[in-house]
Amino acid sequence: MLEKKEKEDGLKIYNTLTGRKEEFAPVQPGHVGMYVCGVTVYDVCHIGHARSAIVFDVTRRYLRHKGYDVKFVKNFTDIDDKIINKANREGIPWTDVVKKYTDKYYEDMHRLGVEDADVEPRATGHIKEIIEIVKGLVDKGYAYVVDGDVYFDVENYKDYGKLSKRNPDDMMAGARVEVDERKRNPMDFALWKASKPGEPSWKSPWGPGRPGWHIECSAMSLKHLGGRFDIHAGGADLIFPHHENERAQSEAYTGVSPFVKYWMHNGFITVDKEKMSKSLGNFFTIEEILDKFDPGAVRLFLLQTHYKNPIEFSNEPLREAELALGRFYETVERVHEFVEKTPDEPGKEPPKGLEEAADGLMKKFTEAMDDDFNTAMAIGHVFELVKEINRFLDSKPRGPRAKDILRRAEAALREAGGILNLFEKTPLDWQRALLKVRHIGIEEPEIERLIAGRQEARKAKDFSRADEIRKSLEEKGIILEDKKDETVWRVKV
RNA sequence: GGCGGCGUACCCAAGUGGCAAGGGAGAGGUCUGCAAAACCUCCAUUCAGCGGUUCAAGUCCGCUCGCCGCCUCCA
Repeated sequence: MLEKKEKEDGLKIYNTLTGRKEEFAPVQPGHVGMYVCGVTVYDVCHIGHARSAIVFDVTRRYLRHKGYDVKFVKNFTDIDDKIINKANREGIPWTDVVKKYTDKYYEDMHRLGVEDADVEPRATGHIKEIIEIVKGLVDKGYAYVVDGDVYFDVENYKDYGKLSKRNPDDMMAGARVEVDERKRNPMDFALWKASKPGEPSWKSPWGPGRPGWHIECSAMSLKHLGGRFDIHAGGADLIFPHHENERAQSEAYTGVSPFVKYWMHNGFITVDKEKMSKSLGNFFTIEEILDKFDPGAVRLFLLQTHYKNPIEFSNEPLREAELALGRFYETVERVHEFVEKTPDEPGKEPPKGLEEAADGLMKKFTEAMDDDFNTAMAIGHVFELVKEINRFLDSKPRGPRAKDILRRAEAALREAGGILNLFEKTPLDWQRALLKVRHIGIEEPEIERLIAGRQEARKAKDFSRADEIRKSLEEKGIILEDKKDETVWRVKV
């Protein structure tokens, strides 16, 4: 019993490989090795990429919060057909394509609050390791060479199809791809591709060429995390063929099985119920979304649904997320006001309820997150506490004890928010952010000036003048709220 | 054709055996020079449909209907 307690910490992860939620137990106690498939840098990122990045950013932060020493690896695919094609089309070196979209990736992700990985390896930086593995696979009889190409022989790897839950025979029957005559089996895939003249290439025992798509991840995960590590993650569309193939290569090469303990895959973003994708052209880029919405709202929108479920994309729920965030900051502002303005003299005993809710938040939050990173439920708990805080403030509490409880409540909100990398702004900064993102053509000092003018008018009981100022601001999307001794501005949502 | 997933209020969305979280919209109310905003309260005896297991089912099992994904590059 005691032993069990030490081993398990309550975290459960849905494992694509087994199709079940499993108790999380890392390969090495206290440490977590996590590999996330990043992007191929041939174009700008869309909201689907953002989802994957944000979901696993939170996974990482939560594991860290639980006290694990997390080594987080996220790769860039910086050589493949799409990159070469793009370079040809634009008449620029392929390395320029890589540079351009890698920079853009960082810009987008930083804006979304996605933390950089501990290691961010690139395929082209691991050619030596890749060749090493391909050579090993050929030597062991798992791969064969044809005209400078090297293929993985799926027939020799008995576990093929286990991750994506399909058997090779069925796949052959339904294969829609034109079969390459030189392959022994239609499912065989390239480990190394011979390059055509003019294409980027590296020297290899099989002639000049470049790595196949899947092999880079095998090489990089092996190098940076070892032959057996904890979590491998990516979008659900990577399950087949990418992760299936990667698994086959890695395990065939090292002989270690399973090389990954937990496979995690996030669901898609859909538009009109259809998967958002480059080929359908129904995608929204991160840049265009951030031009209209605050990054926090985007994060909240994405985390309000469990990571495995699909999310239907549209402006409406994003707007709702923004509204919800505003409500959060509004409450924080009320707390600050109360803490600043309430005298320290002893007051009546504050009502129960909030104290319990405040001190209990992290337990509930943790329980939700322990259940396969259920951010949707965890966020629900956060908003329950927000509601409780408001109820408490409405009861007109007094005294240092009430202040203390509110401080603890805010601290709990901040702690939960820190794990999600949400709710981190001050209420004023939130308004300033909205001012920008809504493209309201008026600067803060100007608003303050108008407010001051209106205060004058109010003092002089010139209410029609005061109302006029308010109205003119409202037309621009700024709402004025009269409080006891001041007037504050808000962006209309 | 093979494999997998989903269907919870007007909308979005948690909930995987024990009285249906949360957000938006809507309705009442508090506050206020008037407002607005904010806040509070209310808002699913019911979980696509039909059967079954159980003391107990949205939750497990079976079938039906509807939607989606993967099997080709894809987060």
